Amino acid sequence: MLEKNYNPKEFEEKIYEKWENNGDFKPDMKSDKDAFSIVIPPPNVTGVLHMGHALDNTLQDILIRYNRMLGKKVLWQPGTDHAGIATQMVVERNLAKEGLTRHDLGREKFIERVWEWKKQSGGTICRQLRRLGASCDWSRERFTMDEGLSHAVRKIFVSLYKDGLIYKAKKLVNWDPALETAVSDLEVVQKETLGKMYYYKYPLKDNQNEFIHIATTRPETMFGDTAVAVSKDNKKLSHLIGKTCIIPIINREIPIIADDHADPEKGTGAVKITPAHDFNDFEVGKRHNLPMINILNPNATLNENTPYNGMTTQEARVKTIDELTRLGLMEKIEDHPMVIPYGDRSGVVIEPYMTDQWFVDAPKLAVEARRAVNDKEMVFVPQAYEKTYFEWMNNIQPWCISRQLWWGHQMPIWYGPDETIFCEETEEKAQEAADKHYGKHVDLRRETDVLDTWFSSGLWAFSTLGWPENTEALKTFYPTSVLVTGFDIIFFWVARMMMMSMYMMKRVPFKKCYIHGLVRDEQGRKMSKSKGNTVDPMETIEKYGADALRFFMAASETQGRDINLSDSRIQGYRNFATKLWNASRFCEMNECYSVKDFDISSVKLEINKWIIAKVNEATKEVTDNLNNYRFSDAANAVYQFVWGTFCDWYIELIKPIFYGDNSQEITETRAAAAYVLDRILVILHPFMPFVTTELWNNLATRNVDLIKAPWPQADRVNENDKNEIDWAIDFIGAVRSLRSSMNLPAGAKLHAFVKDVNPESLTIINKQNKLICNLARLEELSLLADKPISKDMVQTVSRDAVILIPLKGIVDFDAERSRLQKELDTLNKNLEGYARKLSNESFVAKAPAAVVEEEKRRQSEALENKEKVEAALARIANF
RNA sequence: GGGUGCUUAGCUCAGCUGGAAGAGCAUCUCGUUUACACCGAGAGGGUCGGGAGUUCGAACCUCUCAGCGCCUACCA
Repeated sequence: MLEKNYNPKEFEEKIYEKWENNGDFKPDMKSDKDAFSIVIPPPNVTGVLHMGHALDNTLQDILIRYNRMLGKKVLWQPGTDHAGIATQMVVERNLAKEGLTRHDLGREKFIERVWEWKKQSGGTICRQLRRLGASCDWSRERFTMDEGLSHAVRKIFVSLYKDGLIYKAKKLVNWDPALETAVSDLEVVQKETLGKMYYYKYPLKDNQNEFIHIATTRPETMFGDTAVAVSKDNKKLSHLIGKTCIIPIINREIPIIADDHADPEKGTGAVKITPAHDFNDFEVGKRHNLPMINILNPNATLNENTPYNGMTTQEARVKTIDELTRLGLMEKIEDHPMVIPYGDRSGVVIEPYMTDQWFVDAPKLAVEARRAVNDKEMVFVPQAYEKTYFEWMNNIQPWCISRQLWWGHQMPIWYGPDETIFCEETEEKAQEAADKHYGKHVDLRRETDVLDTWFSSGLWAFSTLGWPENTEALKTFYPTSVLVTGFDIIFFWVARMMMMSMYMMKRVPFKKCYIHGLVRDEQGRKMSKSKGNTVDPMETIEKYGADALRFFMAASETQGRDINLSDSRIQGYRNFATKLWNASRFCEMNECYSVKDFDISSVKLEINKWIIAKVNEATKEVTDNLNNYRFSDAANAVYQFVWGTFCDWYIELIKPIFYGDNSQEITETRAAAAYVLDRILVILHPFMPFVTTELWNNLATRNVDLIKAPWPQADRVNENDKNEIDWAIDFIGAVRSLRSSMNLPAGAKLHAFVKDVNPESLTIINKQNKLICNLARLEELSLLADKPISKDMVQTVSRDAVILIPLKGIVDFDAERSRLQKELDTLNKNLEGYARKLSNESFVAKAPAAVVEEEKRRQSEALENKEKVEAALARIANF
């Protein structure tokens, strides 16, 4: 027996455990159908589940469960990302509590600590995903630092290096002075800030009373200046080109050069060139072969190349300005809105910094990645995102992959005594190559840098399946079917996966890429810890159950748009689960158990034919929408059917049958109701796996677990099966509406008459008399024949029937007149429209025949209605 | 600067290839009917941001104006 109340906490976790212990998430390799696979966007091992994960993984789980029920070989490959910077920061913070830094431990011991941390606290997010109901094959769980995945990283690195697609270069890179590592362009966030523009002047060497005027936002970088640039088109200043000026304070001479980078319109028209600390200046420096002077230490304090060795840039700035003022060279300081780069992890100001770094030749790898999308080997859903993808791929820059961290994949690079590079998968092979190269044994030094986390994430689609081994999993599941992820990660991840996969596998990593939006708060603001507007999905699950949260995500997911979290909606979907629960209890109480080989063509009762037709319509709708990744349409189709059709109408309509004594009718209706409930549980399962399973386990008689129940083909049904009951429903609605507008008490049993009704409809009235009376709360429903209307009757019109109800007491005929008049007005307005259209020759000539026919049908229907309403009005004209 | 998206009922949003404006929540009225008050019945509420065009027909296509947002580059 089902519990009286729907209480998800009672069963959700138990059901999940059972699935997992049964191995229900493992692919059915014996299936003769296609493979379907998804690799999870690996959450950071340090992560906890947020609403974005809840959305992303709900969508994946819906696709996975749907395809599993389709009978395919289905794999949802789970795992986590080692998240270099994030994880290192967590462990360093823990060390700090013990008063230690990573340097106190040394690299090896520190990495041990990270692994220890991972073992103890790294599983949180995977546990949370289970709570959400994610049916990943956890027996295949991977971690980007696993031995297998590390092997893949080394292999592809060596291959790229040997193909000349990875190279080392001394370049200006984004440097994070807090973490003391290079970061990629994508890891830098630009923030609007109100800064200052400083105007001052450099004396000329030849005549120290003559000056060149400079404007800069960063005066302290002047110690790294190696030129001042002026545009040769700058009439006011071009005479200075070729002369030499002097950097004050340090009195170093630098040339004044001609370069178009100096825009005569901006600033003073003359630009100080600091090639080692500014990306534009770096380019100018390269063009003019200027020296590059590094003035910063790795922690962004000024170094010995400046007079302010050891000061922070801020301190040095103040000092520089003071000194310039003292020398009488400072001219003015103005407020200046500007954009300053910050590290997205550390939150500190990023410095352009000259270092040796490793780069992937992304522009070359992008060629194939671009082509694959162009040729539709990989398709974005919604397709518009391919524009974003192309935009990025067309402007792609070399990818800086080296990080000066300890936690990550150490690069497979060894240096010989003369700095010759040996790139091999293992130290042994490197040693071998080196010994051969030098003709004797030499000691090698390994590169200490580790790889950008996204390097290993880029291999995720095939490395998790066992590559470089040619495993069964790789053969079966690669390329994967679809990747589901947020638009914010297209560049970070999708693009890198495409590049890496096309390079190594010569095939796309996934055939489709479904992109969804962000989950925002109720007001549509981005959720963030600092704003304090985050909602913990685990709390929501605790409160309403995982199914309610999942259904919310699915029902809210319309392509290409962000989702605003809404507690009232989630609550509404909890109510939906309750509704289903109670409907199931109704079925259970009335012994609706599914009948083996239930033959829908043998069904006799109209009401059962009707619900069978409707549930098959719903099945088709859900199926079509899932096939097209239209999650909200799919979810809403089940919702509407379950609540609006099955509960609100069918259950109410069959109650008289169950409370009656026609055993044949009862038997058929029990079987039909069970058939429909069975179908509901199946098509709802991908969205609400827990409650459907709990109900299935209690009610279903089919000898199959719901998680593997075959997805139904929509059964063929006769369109006419719906007509009779649809007519009755409209009729009931009209009576109810009349009662309500006349303020008739619900308890009052009434006698209703019909008049002017078509013969077919009269048949329905006779056949479904009990059913209509029951739901319309009528004592009796009969034909008025040709008797005249009496003064105590109210009237209304439903389709072709005029409904009349005699009332005890006085009818407010003025109210009735105005109600009928309003109806007549609407009809007249519609009729005008139909007439206008149908008398329009071009409409009749050019519109499709079906559209014209439909318009005619509506017209005649409205005409018929109009006559009835007019007749009704005429009857009460003198009352 | 370049790219891209949005503007539909009080609120949050659907509306897929152009063919009579929808949902949920909120509001109002009625109802403790034997699955369910986490409920039922009924009702009100929109000239689909403004303007122009294409079309027999536009919330949907084109142009334009206004407002909001996101991504991206640059700003000495």
